[in-house]
Amino acid sequence: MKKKKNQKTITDDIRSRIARGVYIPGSALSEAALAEEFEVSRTPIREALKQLQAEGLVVVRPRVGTFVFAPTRLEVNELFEVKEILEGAAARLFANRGAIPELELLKENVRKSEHAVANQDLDQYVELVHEYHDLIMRGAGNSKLMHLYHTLMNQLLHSQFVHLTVRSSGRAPQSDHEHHSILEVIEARDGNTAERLMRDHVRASHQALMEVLEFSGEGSLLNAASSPAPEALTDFDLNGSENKQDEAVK
Amino acid sequence: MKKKKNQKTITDDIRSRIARGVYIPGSALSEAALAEEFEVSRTPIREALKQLQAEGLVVVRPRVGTFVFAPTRLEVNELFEVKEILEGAAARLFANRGAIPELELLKENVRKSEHAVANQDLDQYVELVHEYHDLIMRGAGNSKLMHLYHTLMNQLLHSQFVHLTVRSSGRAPQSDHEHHSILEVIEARDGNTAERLMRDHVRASHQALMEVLEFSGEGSLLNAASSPAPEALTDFDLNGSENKQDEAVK
DNA sequence: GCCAGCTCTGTTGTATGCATCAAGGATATT
DNA sequence: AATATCCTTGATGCATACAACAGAGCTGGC
Repeated sequence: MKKKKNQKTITDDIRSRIARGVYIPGSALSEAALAEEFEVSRTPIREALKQLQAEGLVVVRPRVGTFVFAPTRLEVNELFEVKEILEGAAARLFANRGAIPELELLKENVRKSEHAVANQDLDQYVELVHEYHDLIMRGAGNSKLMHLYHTLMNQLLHSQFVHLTVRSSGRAPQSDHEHHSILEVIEARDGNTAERLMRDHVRASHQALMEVLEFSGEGSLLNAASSPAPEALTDFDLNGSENKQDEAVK
Repeated sequence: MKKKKNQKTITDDIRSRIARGVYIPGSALSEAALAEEFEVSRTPIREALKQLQAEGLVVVRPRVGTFVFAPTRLEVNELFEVKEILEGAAARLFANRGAIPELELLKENVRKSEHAVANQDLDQYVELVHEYHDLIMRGAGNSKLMHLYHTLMNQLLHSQFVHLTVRSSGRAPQSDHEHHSILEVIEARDGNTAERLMRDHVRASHQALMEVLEFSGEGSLLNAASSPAPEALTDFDLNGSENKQDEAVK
């Protein structure tokens, strides 16, 4: 029972820490420091960081350093737009599949959520929200879609957003109600309505988050308080990594 | 058509070779061989492979080797389902944006396509098909969406599929007609119809590909379909034992 | 003949040392 | 004092050596 953490890969471990906010967006991830922290040499650390770069969780500035990805406001909006697309599609696919095991799990989840909201148990509600959206994706029955979704949520630091929104806005009951409605139309196998409601739901949660951010000030959550200018580095290397994909050579 | 090897990164170079079919799906990518090929040590090769693993283009079996990703039939279906979702959404977004520069480019593209089809210039048509779908994604105005799309198309080896379908089925005129229809509804800013038509179009092309594959037999598409590059760099052991990819899928 | 266990080979996984470059401060010049 | 230049410092980038393991083939016992 010493360290089960070392059973998993270093990549997963770092990814988890970014998702949980242990490593703050915009902050530098020194290879040497990580190497010491994980008690390995720099080599496996570098490989892990390269993987995370490909996933969009960190940005590498050559010869300078690696930094936790800090999305600009524009990027957050783009990510939510994609989230809306993917989850809407998943809800439709789910509904069209009819009675599958995930449907029972979803019912169970909604039951628990009602309870948690009634009891003001926000921590559990946050947990259940994640499970809900996870079940929707799983119920779509498309592993590639699910994988894309998870990658995206990591980029969004979605966990922290949900936490913040649930805590700072009174939207929990409304959100729960929407979950309930979506479940109903999925049960009724109405794919069109399921997609529409899910898209509305995602847009509403996006809206709620934005209002919370307005209130609490822009950078307080996402960006490192001090440290190097976050804007500079996000602007810089995002373009660089995006353009590499383009085959604009012609 | 030109090869500036050392200007771009090793990762991009390997990715390009996988996409063009120089490295054949299911075959092993030996670190030592790649290191010699690129005239560097194994270290940067390993980092590149880890990035490509995160993108889903190669599969790493620990302590065994790295292999070019070879999707199963089920995975191809899943990927096309996601393609339908993403491109459908992009068409909708494009239509809702109205008059943007991409619209003119799209018109130009369709004009050229008609010409190419009329002249039976299939090579150019293949090129224009790529440009068309690229323009649709670009016109959606969401860089994250576009990035996901490109990653997905790489996993699908989409270039080779398009090449195969255009050459082996008589679908070019029909496909061109569908492109034309989609353009019309985008011009009319009818997002709903644009999404529907685009999804139909993707499904039809998927269907066409599947029929071609039925004909030509399962494995032949990926190995023999596309023109191998002038350089015979594929001197790996890709002979009788391609059943490794069954495990590589996991 | 057949299977268990061993060895052997080729591969990947990791550590370490050195080269290389970006960033910031010290210094000298105007 | 302001600015340009050089230099120091610390980080990443790469090469190399070695360790550890998977898999195939061989050997020997039954």
